[in-house]
Amino acid sequence: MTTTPADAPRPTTNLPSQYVPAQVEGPLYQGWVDRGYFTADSSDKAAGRPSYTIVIPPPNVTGSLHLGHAFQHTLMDALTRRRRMQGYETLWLPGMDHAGIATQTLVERYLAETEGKSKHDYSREDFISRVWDWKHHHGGRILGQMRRLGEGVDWTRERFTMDEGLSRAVQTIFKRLYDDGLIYRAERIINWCPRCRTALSDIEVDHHDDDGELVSIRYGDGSSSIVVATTRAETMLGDTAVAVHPDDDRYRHLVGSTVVLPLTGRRIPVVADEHVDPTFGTGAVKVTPAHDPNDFGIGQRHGLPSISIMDERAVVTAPGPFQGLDRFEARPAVVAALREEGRIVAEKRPYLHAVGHCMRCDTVVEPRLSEQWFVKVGPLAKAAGDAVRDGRVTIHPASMAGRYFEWVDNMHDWCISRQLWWGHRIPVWYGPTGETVCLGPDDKAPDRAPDGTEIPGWRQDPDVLDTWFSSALWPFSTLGWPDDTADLRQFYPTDVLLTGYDIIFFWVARMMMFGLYAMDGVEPFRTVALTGLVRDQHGRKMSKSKGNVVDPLDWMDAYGSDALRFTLARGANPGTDVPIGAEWVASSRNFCTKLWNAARFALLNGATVEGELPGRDEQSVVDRWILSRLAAVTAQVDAGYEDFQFAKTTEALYHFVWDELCDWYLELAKLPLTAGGRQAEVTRRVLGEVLDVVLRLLHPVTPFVTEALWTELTGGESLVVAQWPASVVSGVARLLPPADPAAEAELADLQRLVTEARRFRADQGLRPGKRVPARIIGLDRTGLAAHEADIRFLATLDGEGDGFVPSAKLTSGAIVVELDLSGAIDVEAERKRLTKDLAAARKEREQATVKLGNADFIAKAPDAVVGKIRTRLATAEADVARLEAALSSLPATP
RNA sequence: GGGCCUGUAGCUCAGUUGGUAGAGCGCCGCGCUUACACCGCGGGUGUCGUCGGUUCGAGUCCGGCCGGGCCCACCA
Repeated sequence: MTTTPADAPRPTTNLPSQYVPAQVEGPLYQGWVDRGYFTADSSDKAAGRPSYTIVIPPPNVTGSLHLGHAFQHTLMDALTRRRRMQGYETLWLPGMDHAGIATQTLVERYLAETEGKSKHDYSREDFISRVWDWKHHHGGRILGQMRRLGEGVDWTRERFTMDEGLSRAVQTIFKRLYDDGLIYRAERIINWCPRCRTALSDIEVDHHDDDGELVSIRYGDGSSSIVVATTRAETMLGDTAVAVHPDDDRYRHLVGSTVVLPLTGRRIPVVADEHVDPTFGTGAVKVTPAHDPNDFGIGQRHGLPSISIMDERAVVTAPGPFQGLDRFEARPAVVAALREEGRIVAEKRPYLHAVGHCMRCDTVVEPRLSEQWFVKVGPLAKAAGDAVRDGRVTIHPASMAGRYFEWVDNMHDWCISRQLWWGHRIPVWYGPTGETVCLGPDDKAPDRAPDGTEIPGWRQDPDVLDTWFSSALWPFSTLGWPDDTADLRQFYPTDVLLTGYDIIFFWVARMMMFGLYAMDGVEPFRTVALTGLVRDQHGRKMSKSKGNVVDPLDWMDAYGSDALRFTLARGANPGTDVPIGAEWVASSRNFCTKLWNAARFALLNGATVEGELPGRDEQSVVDRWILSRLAAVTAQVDAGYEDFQFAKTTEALYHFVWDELCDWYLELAKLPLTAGGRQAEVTRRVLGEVLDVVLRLLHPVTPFVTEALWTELTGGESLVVAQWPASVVSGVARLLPPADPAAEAELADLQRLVTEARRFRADQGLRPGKRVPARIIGLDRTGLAAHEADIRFLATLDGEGDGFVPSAKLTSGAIVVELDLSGAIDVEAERKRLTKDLAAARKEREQATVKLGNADFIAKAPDAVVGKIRTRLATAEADVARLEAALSSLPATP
């Protein structure tokens, strides 16, 4: 049908008839950046405005965008875009992490491939400059991909954890902690990765069950012999004791004596220690203080020596036949030698037990005794816990707080030194006569005299800091700390820290500790919004080995960035993992197309935002209905954002656009638009209003397509800086009319009737396009008197015309529709339909009757509930009577 | 060894304070009714893991069991 009235100027639109994401998205992003929309203002001009800050969890400089980034970035973008539209001075700060081990490993491999050299062919300085070279040429691929996704970050404030400013922050806090006695150096058992050749912190070790062996070995001879069990036979070379439980009568006589350690001939004492579990194995345990954290503890308590038997590559250094063997070669060799001597009492293989692996490279971690730097976490962790306990920081969803406390309240001291070159070097110098000096960022190195001559004997600690040490400063180091900057004043503390629950310990807790410490107790963020992990369409973790890893760029190519973003937001239930598959992204693309076509329809019909919205007296019920629904959705979306309910807000918009706006309002609008005159004018204005608002609401999640449509519709500059709509009073907001329950009820009746008519038609096998003569009875007894034309249009019903012979009828509420099917009614189909409806009505009647027959129910249930059941019973009884009558009036069939 | 989460339609998930079970995708039928076939209209899909308890009433609260998943942990 033609929907352009003759009396209207012919509307035009520049929108192509087909929505092609690439054409829409390509041109927009750079314009937003160039116009400075994402650039935050911390000058006096912005001083009075509320600010809103999110710092991006800095991705590794080596990384490229994966779905997890796309997911979190979409949500952060949506949050900041909404706040920007609400008039906040918004800062979303981007940057990258230098990622010590990951980057160094990658560049080492790169240099090996391109130059055939290893790290050791370079001086430390040269190597580091090679890493910077690599960064300039190959690093930060993710930044371009973030643009592609449409992320409204402030590129003028991009930071890198190895920048000069952030390095100053690192050195400043290190010295402060050192001076406060919260950083110390000590010889401890730490987790050591023999491949990365560096110490690791506890959380950089993944434990999982591996197949191993449990070997029982007899130490000593005769009455003084004692059997110990071990999964690591090779470490016996470093044993310095055997331990038993103090109350264990079996070994009481041996405590204080010594036994001969096989293969070495050394005599080692038998000690009693509470740590030993007398019920495990033989109740006696070999003690290797240099290679096991428990044994180290026993060694400390009993003053035992620690004998290291391996080097940094985990190759045996203990003199003798095993020297030079890798630990995994040494193990069977040692067992074989013991067997040779008849020392093996029992062997259990395979023996499943937990083994620590390097997070980065999966190498089995070797507990190793060495001097390392530690953060004394006690007071820091306490403060970090209290900030959440006191409610100064909210963890969302609340169920995740347990994880946080579990960690923060049981934290071990943090090993922060790494034996790497790429990273922030520990600012401690050792002097010729044993001095130790910690330098602040402005202190001069002690190996130079003021006149520049070298002072011999000084050397700087060779280690660098754990990458997470600098990440922990991110919320304030990026804003200029330790200097008192305008950015820091305007944007700290940040508002939301949005990240995955898998990173609570690595990052969130540590930012809390350092933020509270450095910023005089002011928390680094007000809310921690935790997301789940992105998984494949069957809920499995994505991994290279499973082959189910998806490159988000592929989906952006195929379906558009908006579709990917929409899908991710739609799956974002707080703290819950998100399954995602290509079909779902395709479905989101379909939604964007739908939106596109709805806007095209509106524009082709002259939808406008010019002038005042016509008053309620001029609006039709249909107009009032859609505006009422619009207000409801706006409220829902607005509230959802406050609670990080992205899935709910996105879902609500999806249904509003598709099921209400497109399926009903646009269809119903065709009549007044065709009619022309004032009716058409009102409709065009309402249509423009609805689209305008819905595009604003969708913009944070699907910025591209909404921008293209909105600028076309309104001629406005950009949706990025347009005002956010709200149906509730919330300061800077565009207000919508209140709910209109009368209009909503009327439309609900209309929809019920139309749907019933369509169902009848479908059951009767009528082609959807076939116009059927019909008589509608009882409209004036309902609120639908004014909707006859609407009903006929939507249900494809013709007027009665001449010679109308009703051959079938259907009922919806008080309304009866008689149809002239030219006698060609499909009786069986109709019988089937009525039978089904009758069964449903009888079941309904039965259920209601039972309930109402229950005296307790009548007595104890609220009146409202009882009333509802009574109504239900009445309706069911009427339906049963009507359907029984209808069925019996059907002609019998052979 | 502790602690947490979870079991709802074929698949992936929503289900606010207990008051007739929902969505997307998939599936079935009919349609090119000029915004949209990346579409329209209609349809069905479930003993809400299981057993018991509280309640007038339980997917929703409590307990046991079974099945998944996760986190933490120095059991050799």
